[in-house]
Amino acid sequence: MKTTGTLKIKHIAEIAGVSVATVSRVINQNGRFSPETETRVRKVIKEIGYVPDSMARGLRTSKTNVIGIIVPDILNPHFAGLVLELEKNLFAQSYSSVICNTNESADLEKKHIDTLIAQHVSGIIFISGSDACTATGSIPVLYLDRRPMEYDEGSGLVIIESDNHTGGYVATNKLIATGSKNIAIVCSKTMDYNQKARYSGFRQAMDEAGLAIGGDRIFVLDEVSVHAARTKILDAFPRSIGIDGILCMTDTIALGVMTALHELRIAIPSDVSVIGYDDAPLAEFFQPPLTTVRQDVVQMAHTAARFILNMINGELPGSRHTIIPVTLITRRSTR
Amino acid sequence: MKTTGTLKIKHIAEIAGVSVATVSRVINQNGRFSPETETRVRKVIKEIGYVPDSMARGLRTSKTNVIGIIVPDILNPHFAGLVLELEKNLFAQSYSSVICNTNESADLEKKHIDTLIAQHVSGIIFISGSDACTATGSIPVLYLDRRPMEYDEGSGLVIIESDNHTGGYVATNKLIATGSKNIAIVCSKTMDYNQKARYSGFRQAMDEAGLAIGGDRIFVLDEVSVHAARTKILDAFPRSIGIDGILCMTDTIALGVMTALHELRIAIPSDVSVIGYDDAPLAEFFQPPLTTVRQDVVQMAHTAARFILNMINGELPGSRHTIIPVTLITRRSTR
DNA sequence: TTGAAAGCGCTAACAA
DNA sequence: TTGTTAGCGCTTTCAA
Repeated sequence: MKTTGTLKIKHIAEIAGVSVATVSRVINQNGRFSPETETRVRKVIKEIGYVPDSMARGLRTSKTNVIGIIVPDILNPHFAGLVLELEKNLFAQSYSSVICNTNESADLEKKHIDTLIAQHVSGIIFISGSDACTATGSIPVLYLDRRPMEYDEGSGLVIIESDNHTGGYVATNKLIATGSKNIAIVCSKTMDYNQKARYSGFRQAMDEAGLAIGGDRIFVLDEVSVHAARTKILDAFPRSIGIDGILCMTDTIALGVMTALHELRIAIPSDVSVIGYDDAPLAEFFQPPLTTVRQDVVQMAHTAARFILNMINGELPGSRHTIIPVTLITRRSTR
Repeated sequence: MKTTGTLKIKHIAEIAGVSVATVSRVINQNGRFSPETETRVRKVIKEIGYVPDSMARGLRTSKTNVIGIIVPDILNPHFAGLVLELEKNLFAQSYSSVICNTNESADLEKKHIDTLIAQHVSGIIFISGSDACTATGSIPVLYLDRRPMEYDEGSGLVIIESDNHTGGYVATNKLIATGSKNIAIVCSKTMDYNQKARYSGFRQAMDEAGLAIGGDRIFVLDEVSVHAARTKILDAFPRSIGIDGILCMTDTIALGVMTALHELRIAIPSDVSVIGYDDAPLAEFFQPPLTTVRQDVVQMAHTAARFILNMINGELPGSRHTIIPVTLITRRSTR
C-alpha cells in the first residue's frame, strides 16, 4: 500500500492492459465490461492502493458527496445535538458534512453559502431558518428545526420541525394541572416561528382552561441567554402580582429565571412552578431539576438526513412537511 | 445578483472584456495587471456574484482549502468551543472545515481519516489525542488540546495544549489558601495526559503546602459524566472523613459532585469547597456559582489555525509545542 | 500588461 | 465489450 494520490487512472489502465474508460466503468459500475476485465482491474486497483481523485471526479460530475449544514450556534446543545446526529447519519451513507456556524449573522451565512456552492455540495440543510435558500440555485435544500416562513404548500420548501405547538400546549397544561393560574411566559424579542408556535399552544391551553393571559405576564427578552432572563425577572417580577407559574421558551431562559427566583427568595415549585423547553443536557441537574419539553433531536436529524439524500437522488423526500412529536419530561420544578 | 454557480470565469472575462487568464490573475493576485483592469474585473465579479469553482481550482492546483477536524464529542462545550473558533479562524482564511465526531471510537476515527484523505484535505487537526495521525501520509497534522503521547522533542509532532499542570496547581492552591486541608480529587478512569498534568499540578501544590494526598481521597470515575460523579460521591463520601475541599477534573464532574453534596446536606463552600475545570458556559449559574479553571479556548484555536496554515504553506509552525496559559475564575463554591 | 492554449484526472459520448 | 476523445472550470506557462 503506497502513498495514495500520486497514481492516476491512467496507470491502472496501463498496468491492467485496458483503457482508462474501462477502468472508470469498473469503478463506477456502469457501462459494460467482461468479468475477466473487471477482476483484473479490481486486482490492480487493490494492489496498488488506488483511490480516485475526488476533485477531478467532482469537477466532471458536479457531485461531491458533501452536505453543507448551516447552523446558527453550535454551542447551543440543541443545535449541537442536531448537527451531531446529522453528521452521524450522513457519514453512514458515505457523505461528509461541512458545518457552517453563522452566529445568527445573515452576512456570514451568505458567505458560507457561496463557499458551499463553490464547493459544489450535494445538498444543504438549513437549521438557521434564514431565507437564503433562494440563493442556492438548484442544489437540494431542506429546512430543519427552523424555517423561514409560515408553512405554505405552494412554497415548495421541505421542512422538518418539531411539534412546537403541542410542546407549548402540554407544557402549559402541566402548569395548569399542577395548580398554576396566573401563568407568565418568557420569550425573546425575535419571536421566530418556533416560538410563535409554542406561544399558540400556550394560548390554546389557557383558553381551554378559561385562564387569562395577562399582558404584564409576558416577559420579552432582548436575547436568549441566562443572563438576559435573570435580569428581566429580577427587574420585572417584583412588580407583577400573583404569578405562580412560568413557561420559558428555552431551558437557557428557564435557568436564568430560576436563578433570579432563587435570588428573590421565591421557592420553586411551591411558590412558582417553572417549565422549560429543549431538555438541555444539564436540565436534570438544575436546582430543582427542570420540568421541560424534550424535542426528539435524533428523529429530527434522522429524517432530515434521509430526506436530503432522497432529494439528491432525484426522488421526492418522504414528505414536504414533517412534524416530529415532543415529550414532556416531568421533574421537580413543577408541583 | 443572479444565482451563483452557473457562471464561470469565461463569462466574467467576456463581460469585463479581458481574457480568462487576466481574471484569474486578478482573483489570485498574481502575475501583473493594470489597476484599471483590476477595478473593472473586480466590479464585474462583485456585480454578478461570481464565485470560483473550488473543484476545478483544486484539480488544477491540488489544493482543496479544506481542513479536517477530528473531535471526540461536539456536545461537550469545551470541544464545541474549540471547533467553533477553529472554524471561524479557518473560514476567515478561505478554508472550509469538515468536522468529524469520533465519539471516542478509534474505529470511527480511522474511517473518518480515510475519508478525509480521499477528499484530499489540506490538513487535519486532531482534538482527539489518538495516535492515528500516523495514517495520514504527508498531510500536515497538528494536535490540539489532547495529545497521543508524552511530549518528545524528537517525535516531530506539533502540539498545542493548555497549561494543565499550572491549572491543577492554581486550583489546588486556591483550595489550600481558603482553608482546605483534606483535599479530595475526582478524576476519570481513563486518565489522559491532560488529567495527568492537572494531577501533577495538584501534587506539587500539596507537596509545597506539606499536605498529604490520601489514597481514600482520590475518587476515580468510570466515565466523565454528571451522573457518574454524583453516584460516586453519594457512595464514597460518607465513608471518607474530614474532606473539606474537592478538586474536580472537569466542570461536568463538579456539577455531579455538587449535586451529591446537596443531597447529602453538605454545605458548599462552608463545609466543603468545590473547584472545577473548563469554565463551562453554565458554571457561573451552578448553585453556588462554580470556582473553576478557565482554558483559553479562543487562543488555543487561533494558534492551531495559524499553525496548520503555516504547515500547509510549507512553513514551520510557530512552535512545535505551545502551551496556552489558563486563568482561575473565582466564584462562590470556594470559601 | 495581456492573451492563447495546455493540461490537472476524471467521466461519458461516440466509435469501433 | 472496449477504446478514443472531448471536455468539466480553472491556473499557469509561454508569447506577444
